[in-house]
Amino acid sequence: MAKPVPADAPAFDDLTARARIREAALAQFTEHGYERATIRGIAAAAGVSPGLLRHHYGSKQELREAVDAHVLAEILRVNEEIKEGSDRGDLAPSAMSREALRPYQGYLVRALSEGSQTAVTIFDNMIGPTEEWLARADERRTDPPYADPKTRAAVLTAMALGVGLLHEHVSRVLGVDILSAAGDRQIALAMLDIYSHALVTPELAASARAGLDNTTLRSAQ
Amino acid sequence: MAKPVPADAPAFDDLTARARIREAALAQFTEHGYERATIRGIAAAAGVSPGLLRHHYGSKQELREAVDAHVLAEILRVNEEIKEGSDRGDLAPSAMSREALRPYQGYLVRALSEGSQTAVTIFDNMIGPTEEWLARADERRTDPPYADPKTRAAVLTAMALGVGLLHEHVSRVLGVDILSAAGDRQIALAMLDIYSHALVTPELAASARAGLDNTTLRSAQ
DNA sequence: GTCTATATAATGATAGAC
DNA sequence: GTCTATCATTATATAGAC
Repeated sequence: MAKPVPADAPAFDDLTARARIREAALAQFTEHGYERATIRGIAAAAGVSPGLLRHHYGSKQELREAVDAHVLAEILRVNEEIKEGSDRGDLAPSAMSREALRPYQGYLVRALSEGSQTAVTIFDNMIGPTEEWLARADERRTDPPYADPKTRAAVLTAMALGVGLLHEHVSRVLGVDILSAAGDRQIALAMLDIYSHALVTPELAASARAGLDNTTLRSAQ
Repeated sequence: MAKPVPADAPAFDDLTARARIREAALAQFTEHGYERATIRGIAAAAGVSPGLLRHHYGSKQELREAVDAHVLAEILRVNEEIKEGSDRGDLAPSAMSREALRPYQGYLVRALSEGSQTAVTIFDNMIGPTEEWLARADERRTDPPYADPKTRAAVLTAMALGVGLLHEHVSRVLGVDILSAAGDRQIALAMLDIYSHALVTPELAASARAGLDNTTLRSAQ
């Protein structure tokens, strides 16, 4: 069985200065965003001088790329580990992955909204599995979809990630930090409920579709 | 019938300098984000001197608040206008609103991910209607929901907004700008399709829920 | 490997002329 | 109402000592 994921967290002090800088950068980028995080702040958090950052990573941008590469590698590693452990046709791996990657969710949220290369890779890698998922759902329906599979997969992926992106707002409304273990479970359940139920009747959907056509036509005049 | 929405776009040159600054700030904040947008850049885009921004708005932060207030007022005005025009029980107003507010979507995306007061207001205002929508859907189901209505409403709101937040990624994958009229229509159709179909069977949902419990329990050890 | 000190550039804020 | 010129701050990047 896959380990509960070390989350790459040996005692902070035991890391080399180079690794400490990377971890501090990860934390600072997550908390303040890339732009607002400062080299001085990262150095202070890592307990080293600003000059040492340059020595190890060259520039702020290169430091970001190093953090990006590390997070991406970690994600791929975890997913691989989980995939090996269980290969049933259900959603369990998805749930495990969700929990295992939770330590990185904050960074991923930043990466996605601030547009790093990691974000692009992550998003693109999610499209495939989502398309497969949709394909299985499509087998059970008889009516023709309103959009092709790739479009729906892209939208669905964005919708799923949107909850994390807006964690601040969702947490505020619900009164719990959804990046915490308990909060995330609550969110996962809600998403599962939403995914497993139609929220709009076919009739209403058809009506809305007609309204959409009207609106589009009118605005195109 | 509601007008196709002027989008507050009289010829840019005809605006007072004060209004031109506000419009330029709107554009610059949208394109670069609040932090990266500079007073000099906004002034240049508005065709005025940096000093004039201070004269009219005092500081960069106050300028942002002015833009926020303007966008929020515009949104409330448009929604009010649409609500008066049609009050059927279907999703048509939602579709109209979607199209009417498209010019501001880019700014809203920034506001939501960078956390302005406008974003908070917008998000919170969306929870109510979403809850009502969910309540109508709940009338048609017999099984108990996995989460309370407010949680599902918050998640659903975040999911809907997530598509706009990740417009860059979605557009890249689909090869069309989803902030354009045509792209947005494609997205709206896909969302409608998703909303009107269950993507997970009740059996699979139950199985996933069990897996979720396991994962949560294990990580809480 | 690690630090201190400094150079350089960009930005928001401000003062005062027209 | 609008502009030009300048100040003060802050950040990254860099050089060189230990």
